[in-house]
Amino acid sequence: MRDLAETLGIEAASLYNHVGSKEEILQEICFRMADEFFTSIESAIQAVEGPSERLHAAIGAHLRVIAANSDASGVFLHEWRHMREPFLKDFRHMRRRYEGIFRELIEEGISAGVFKNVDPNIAARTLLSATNWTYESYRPNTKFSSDQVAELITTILIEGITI
Amino acid sequence: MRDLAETLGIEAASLYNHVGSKEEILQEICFRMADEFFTSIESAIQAVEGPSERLHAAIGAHLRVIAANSDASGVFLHEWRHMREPFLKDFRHMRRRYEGIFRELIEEGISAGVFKNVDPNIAARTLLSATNWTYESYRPNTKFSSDQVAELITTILIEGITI
DNA sequence: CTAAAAAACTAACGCTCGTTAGTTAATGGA
DNA sequence: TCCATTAACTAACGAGCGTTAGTTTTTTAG
Repeated sequence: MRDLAETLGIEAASLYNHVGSKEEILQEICFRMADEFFTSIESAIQAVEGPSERLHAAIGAHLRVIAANSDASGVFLHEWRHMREPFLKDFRHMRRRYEGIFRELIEEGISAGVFKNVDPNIAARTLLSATNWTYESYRPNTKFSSDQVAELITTILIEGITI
Repeated sequence: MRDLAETLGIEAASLYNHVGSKEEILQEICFRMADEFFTSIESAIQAVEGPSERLHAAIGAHLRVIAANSDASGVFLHEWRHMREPFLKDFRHMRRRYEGIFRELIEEGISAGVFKNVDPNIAARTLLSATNWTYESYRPNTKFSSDQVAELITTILIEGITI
């Protein structure tokens, strides 16, 4: 809190005119990012047709949210563990719902005969996990824009790297 | 340190007969796991021939190390940030070398015409990141053994999910 | 312009943490 | 058996943390 106050050019105690507690900040970041992910992905999915295209759009949307909020994404991905109950339970539940969106996209693809008969749960977690390195490694990248990186990752995940 | 001592059935101060400092434990875990990853992957790679088979073996070996040391893997993957310099720099350097192994495997596959012309750096990071969810989610799994999960993930990453 | 509300300040509390000092008990080789 | 080493113990230090109380300054509204 003292670091945060210093960054704001304020005394630490003054923070408490704006915020109830340190943990409240954590909750705010985690659940705000969750909203961000959900709204972004839902609008991306309903914008296109076909399982492959929709999964492509979903991964792209997910990556775009991370790229636009890399610091908050780090909190969302790692620091959520330090929330107290019942927020911890709520967060876990929310995350299962989010993973569920990807799982269903994969299941649709399997049913449609477009995707292999992979385990949808494992595949969903693998896809999501594969995107999570981007928040820490792509602050300043000159070789590719974050949109290009998103496209490269998405292609690897959906089509594999084998010719 | 007090929690750790309690787990050991010991007073916190007694820990210091066995360990120099808290950070020393962190270093020990991080660099021991690094050794584990390197030795495991190197022996896995030289055991088979062909780019695709070798990448397959590498990912499998990586996943096996995580499965066999899930708690330590959590530290290796997340808590290394809290090390002091110069260990932090050493760790980052080591991790780049480790990623380099995967990058080279991918480059070999591209040269051999087996893999698509993906960016080797991005692909390597994506592959490794894709495996990182396993340390937290597969404590008690009944549906698949950790070897089966490893096989499923590896197949998804190398061949993609598209038919 | 003035009163109220918001937001800054100073000071400090209470707690936890990693760690040290000094001491006592257990262990193991000569 | 004796002594040196090892490893446990008790007690406490000093620093850092999130936070609160009380006060003063700044902003806003009528």
